[in-house]
Parts: sequence; structure tokens; C-alpha cells
Amino acid sequence: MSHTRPTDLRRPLTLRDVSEACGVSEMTVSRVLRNREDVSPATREKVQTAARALGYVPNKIAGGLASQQVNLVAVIVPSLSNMVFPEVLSGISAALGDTGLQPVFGVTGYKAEKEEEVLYEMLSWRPSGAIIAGLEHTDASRAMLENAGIPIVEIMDSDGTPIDSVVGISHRAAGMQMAEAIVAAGYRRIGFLGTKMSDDHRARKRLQGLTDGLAEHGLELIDTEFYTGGSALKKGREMTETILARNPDLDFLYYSNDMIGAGGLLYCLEKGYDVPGKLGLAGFNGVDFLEGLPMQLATIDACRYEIGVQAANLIAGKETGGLIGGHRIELTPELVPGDTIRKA
Amino acid sequence: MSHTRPTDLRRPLTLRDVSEACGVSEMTVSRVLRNREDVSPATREKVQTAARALGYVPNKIAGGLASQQVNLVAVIVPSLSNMVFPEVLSGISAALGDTGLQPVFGVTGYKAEKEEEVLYEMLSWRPSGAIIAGLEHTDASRAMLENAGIPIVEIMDSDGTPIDSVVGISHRAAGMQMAEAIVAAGYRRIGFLGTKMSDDHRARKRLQGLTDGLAEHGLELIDTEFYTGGSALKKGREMTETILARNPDLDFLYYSNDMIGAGGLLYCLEKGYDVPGKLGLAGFNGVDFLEGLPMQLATIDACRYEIGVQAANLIAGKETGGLIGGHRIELTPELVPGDTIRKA
DNA sequence: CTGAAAGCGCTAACAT
DNA sequence: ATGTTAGCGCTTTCAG
Repeated sequence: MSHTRPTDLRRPLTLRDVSEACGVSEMTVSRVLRNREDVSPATREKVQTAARALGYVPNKIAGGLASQQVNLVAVIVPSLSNMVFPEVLSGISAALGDTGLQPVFGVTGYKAEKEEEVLYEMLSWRPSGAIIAGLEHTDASRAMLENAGIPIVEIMDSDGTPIDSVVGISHRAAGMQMAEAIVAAGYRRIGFLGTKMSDDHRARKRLQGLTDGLAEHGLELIDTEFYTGGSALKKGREMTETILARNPDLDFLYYSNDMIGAGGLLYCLEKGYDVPGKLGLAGFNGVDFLEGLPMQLATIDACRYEIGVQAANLIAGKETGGLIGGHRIELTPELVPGDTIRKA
Repeated sequence: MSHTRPTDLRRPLTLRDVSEACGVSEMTVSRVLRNREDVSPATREKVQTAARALGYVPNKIAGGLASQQVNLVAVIVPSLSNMVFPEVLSGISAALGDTGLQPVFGVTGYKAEKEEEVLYEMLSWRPSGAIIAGLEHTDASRAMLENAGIPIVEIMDSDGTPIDSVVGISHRAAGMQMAEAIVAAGYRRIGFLGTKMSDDHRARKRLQGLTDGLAEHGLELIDTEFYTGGSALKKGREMTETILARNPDLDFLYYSNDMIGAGGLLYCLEKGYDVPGKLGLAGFNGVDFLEGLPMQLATIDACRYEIGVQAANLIAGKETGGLIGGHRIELTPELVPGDTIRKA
């Protein structure tokens, strides 16, 4: 069932091995392998051939220590399982693609304590920059970020005070924007469905924005329903059934994310609710799988990919003339009315 | 728009700083920070207080170089955007949780060449092990993996020859299993819908298994339809419309993944197709959002979380008595008939 | 264009 | 239980 492979005995190759194999000094081999220009084509060729033949892979641990710089960017997000963060990461990867910087991902599960651990771990690799979701951190996390001596970009959210730079949208404003749209369309009895969000600060801010926006029109949320874990689509159905059973006279349901919104939409269509005539629906995020639903769910695009790109550009010093630190980029999310809010 | 923060001037803290701050030798400080037992409670306390007060974060670059070992596990997957790999990563994270090992993720976009780059980059950090999706790699990638001198676990797929260990399912067998179920249920005119899969070897193997399985019953695929990019749900709809327009007499549609299958299902229900009576449907993966669909799509569970757990356990040497290398774990995927295959 | 020497910050191995 | 020494594999710096 188990054996020791021959490779286990082989000492990893070093620069010295390559050096000896091609009769060029370690130093020059190092130059070639780092693609520096100041090497003659002849020796360059010799070195590359030898390195390739041996299968040499440089040791970045040693390189990083010697050069005191590491081409890593720490990226810390709460989750990978909802469709939102992978898209942010794509944006980051894309923007970092041609910079020589490499993203490294860490996941916190929406736990501040876990965030602290992940951060500690990642900063101990002395990355060239850090991108981290949200503005809420433990004191220890803030201290680490402040003392790291590298550019920090907090992303997704712009409602608060950043440590260094920030790229995001105002979730509070998004909530208010949705409130305006809902009221403008003539809905009056509004329910909210979302995650249990003691730890999801952005969902909380959207809810806050929604209630504040409604309040401006003298309206209050009629009811709320929360869930945790499980298949979001299914939860969306269940919560919808529950809240409508409790309050049959609701005329609008606002979901804290598109996935549960999609579940709710499917439920309502099945049960024959008149959407958007008697019952309006909306989600949040603008995930592209909404396009395949029987009816397009109203939503607000959270600019996820764009946020990733801009954050990465700040770290890479692109479009800032190489200046680092203290940028504030607030994107304006677009409300996509779809088919589930009736025209005013 | 931009400023230099004060922290930029601050030299990163070293062990020496902590040492001086608490009057204990660097060596002992190092011991405390690595939670070694051979330090007196008194000095331990003193050191911890000082380290915390200063906000010291250890330098793993230096530590890794000195100790010649790094608590990182390289994890390389093709994509994060379909729901399948995040679940594998969750399994890996969970299993690695209590081992002191830390996963680092890399993404290849299903490109062999990109895989090679990512691998090179990750191996240059001298991780303690590597987990990589699939058995198909470039020669250079194979060479790197073979020479890395660390445990390698190839995951997801068991149809082929692993470099070292493998944890996965047979996609060929999964295809055949589905063929059996389809034929047993009495369907005869079968179409296949999937990704353009020159690079998705597992989808290709499932299709191969399907056609071979059908062939055993004297059947051939009637038609196929492929897509690339975009919203999978929407693509599922479009492809379904296309293939049914071309071949209205198809009685079964096999989708290479659940997401396009879900799109197809929604389309068929909308158009009033008799599912599963006149038209059967099936997908692949067993993603849990299927639970929220109007009708549950037949699928085969790809054991994604479990694969992650087992792969991580192999790397960590759990349940193998610490023996490393050459394990073969083939999981048996379960066919979930759902509601879209009629009962035999 | 190439080479030699010094040292990055930490830990293994060996004292004490 | 604590301290000392040497060196991990590379790159910076300076010399040729």
C-alpha cells in the first residue's frame, strides 16, 4: 500500500548544482535564471540548457531571504463557496497577471478570529501587499496590517474607515437604492430574507440601508427571515414559503443574495404568484447565472470582478504612478431591474 | 490621492528586537514562538508579552530556509468558478486544519501550460506536499513533480497512471454507470451536452464511458452539443433548445455538469416537455444547489469534499501510519436518480 | 560581462 | 532550561 519513492532520497537541486553542471559561477547562473540582461547570450544559453536538463527549480525561500522581497500578494476573503468571491479572485489574478506578482488566497469563513490567524500566517511570508475583504477586523488584525509595512487594500465595502486603501461599493447605499426602486414601483409591504449575519457586515449594511431608505418614505419592514448553511437555492424556497405563510399580504421580498433570491423566485413561480404584479422580488450581487432563470431576478451588481482588478492595480502600483497607499476607490453599483420589479 | 504611510519607514521586526525587548536570547524567543515545551513558564510569559506588545510577526522565509521545511501544501485546480472545486478545497482545508499544514491554492484555467507555470512557481516555495487535479500533465510538469521529493497526490480522476498517490473516482465508470441507468429506464435516443473539452479530461472520459456503455447495448449517441464560456445555466438552456430543435425525437439528454443540466431542466419544464416521461435528463457532480430546483436533476455525486479530505490526509500522513507515497484511493460515486429519470 | 565575499533572519545542533 | 555557533541557498554589493 505504500512505498518510499526514489525521489525521496534525492536532495533538492541548488544553484551550485547548476553552476557545476555548466561551469559558470553561481552568481551568473542566478543572473540568467532571473532573466537579467547583463549576461552574454553564450553563457545564458549554456546555463539555461543545464538548468532545464537538471530540472532545476529555484528556491524562493532562499531568494526571498536574500533579496528581502517576495512577489506574493496575500488575498483574504470570507468564503469561496458562494459565487461572489471567485469572481473577485479572477479579477485580481487577471490584473496581477503581467506584473510578476502572485496572489495567494486565504479563507476566513466570516470569522474574525480565523481572519486573524490567516493574516498572521500570510504576513509571516512577508508578501509585497495584502488585499482583504471588508473593513471590520479585530484590533490585533488591524495592528498587524498597520505594522506590516506593505500596501493594504480593503475591498468590497466602502462604508467605514480603511487602514490604507479601499476599493468597494457602499452596501448601505445599495440598500437605499433598492429601497427607492421598490417604493417607486409602488410596493409597500416589504419583507427581508437573508443570512444570519452577525458576521456578514456587508449584508447587514445593505439591510440597514434598506430600512433607512424605506423609513424616508415612512415605511417599515414588515417581516424578516434568516437562515444559515445548506443549499442556498433550497433555503431561498423554504424561507419564502415561511415568510409568505406568516405574512400573506407581503408585496415585496428583498433577498440578501441572488442565490436565495433565485430559490425564492422559483418557488413563487411554481406557486403561481403574480410576479412582479402582486409580488416583487430582488436579490443582490448580479451573478451571471441569473440569466438562465425563467424570469430575470432584479439585483444590484456588486462589481466584483472590477473590484478585484482595481485592488490588484493599486498593489501593483499601476495607474497610480507607482505611488502607494491611501487610495479610495468607490464604485457605483448598477441596479438591474430584471423582470421581477414592475415598471413604475 | 496618495501618501507614504509612516509604517513604510519602519523596518520589519526581527527576533532580535523581541530578544532585546525582553532580555532573553534570540534562541529562546524562537523556542517560545514555536510553542516548544522546553521553556520555563516564566520566560515564556515574558517573551509572549514582549512579542505581542511589539506586534512581532515571525519571518517564515528565514525560518523555512533555516529549518529546511515549510508547512505549505500546494493545491492546484483548474478553476474556482464552477461549484466543484471550492468543495474540494473545503475538504482539504478541513482535513489539514489540525495538522499545522497550510494549503496554498493555484488555478490553471484547464490549461496545461498554465499548470506548468503555477507548478513551477509553487514548487519554488518548497512545499511539504502537492495536491493536483487530474492525471494529465505536460512532460515538464511530470518531471517537476517527480523530482520535487515531496508527496504528490493527484485527485478527482482515477483513470490513468499516477505519479505518486491518487484519490478520485473513475469518470469513465461514471459515464458507463449513467449509460446503464439510462438504458435500464428504457431511453434509447440519447444526446450529450457539455463543454468543449479538449482540456477537460474528466468530462471527456465521462463521455467516453457513456458511449462505451451505450455501445454495449447496441446504442449510439444521436447527437452532441458543446459550449464554452458564459453563464452555464443560460448555456444549458440554449444548447437544449438547439439540440432538441435539431433532433426533436431525442428521449434523453446527458449533461456534462449539473449547472448546464439545471439550465436544460428549467428550459424543458418551461416548454412543457414531459420530464421524465418522454424526456429524461441527467447531469454530473451532485452539487447541492440541485435541491432547490423545481424537480431534482438526476446526477452522479463526484465525492468532491471526500476527495479533498482523503488527499489531505495522505499528505499529512494521517491514517497511513505516517507512510508516504504510492497510495491509490478510488471512491465509488453514487448515482442519484432524482426525478428526471423515469423509474424502470 | 563575470566573479568573490558577505549576509538576509532564522533554527539545528551542540554546549552549558 | 538557556545560550552559542554555524549555516540554510540565494542575492546584494563591490571588484575585476
